[in-house]
Amino acid sequence: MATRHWLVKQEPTAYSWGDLVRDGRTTWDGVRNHQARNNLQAMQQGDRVLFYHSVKDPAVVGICEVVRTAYPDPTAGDPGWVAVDLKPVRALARPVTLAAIKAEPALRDIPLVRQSRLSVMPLEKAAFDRIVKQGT
DNA sequence: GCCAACGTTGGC
DNA sequence: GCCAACGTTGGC
Repeated sequence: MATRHWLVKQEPTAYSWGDLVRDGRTTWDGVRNHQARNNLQAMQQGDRVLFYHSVKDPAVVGICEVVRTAYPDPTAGDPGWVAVDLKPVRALARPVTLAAIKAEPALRDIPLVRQSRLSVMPLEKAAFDRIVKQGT
C-alpha cells in the first residue's frame, strides 16, 4: 500500500506543534468544511502529514503520522463530520515558511498556495519530500 | 488593521 | 434557483 501525504493547518495559538509533541497524540477534530472532511476520510493508517502553523509565522514545522483513520467527530452533533488521530514523528530542523514555499516554483501549485482557506489537503509525494528537504 | 477568498444564510 | 449580505479564514 502506497503511503500517502497530507498537510494539516492549525493556528499555533489554538493547538501548536509543541502541544502535539507534549501530548504524544491528538484527535484532529473540529473540521467543518466538506472538502477538508473528505480529505480526512481518505487518510490511511501510517500516512505522513505535514503540520503547518497558520496566521502567526506561517510555516510547516513538523511531520506527523495517522494513527487512527476517520471516525465520527466527538465534537460534532452531526455524525457526518469526522476526526482522525495523529502522532508526531519529528520536527523539521528548520520551519519551512509559506514565503519559502511560494518562492519555490515546484511548490507553486500546491493547495496551500492555491486554496489558502483549506485546512486539510493532500500533497503529492514530490511536494511533500521537497518541503521536508527544505526543512532539513 | 485591512483585504481577498470563500462558505453560509436568507429574501425574493 | 439566484444573488446580495454577512461571517470566517488567513495572508500581509
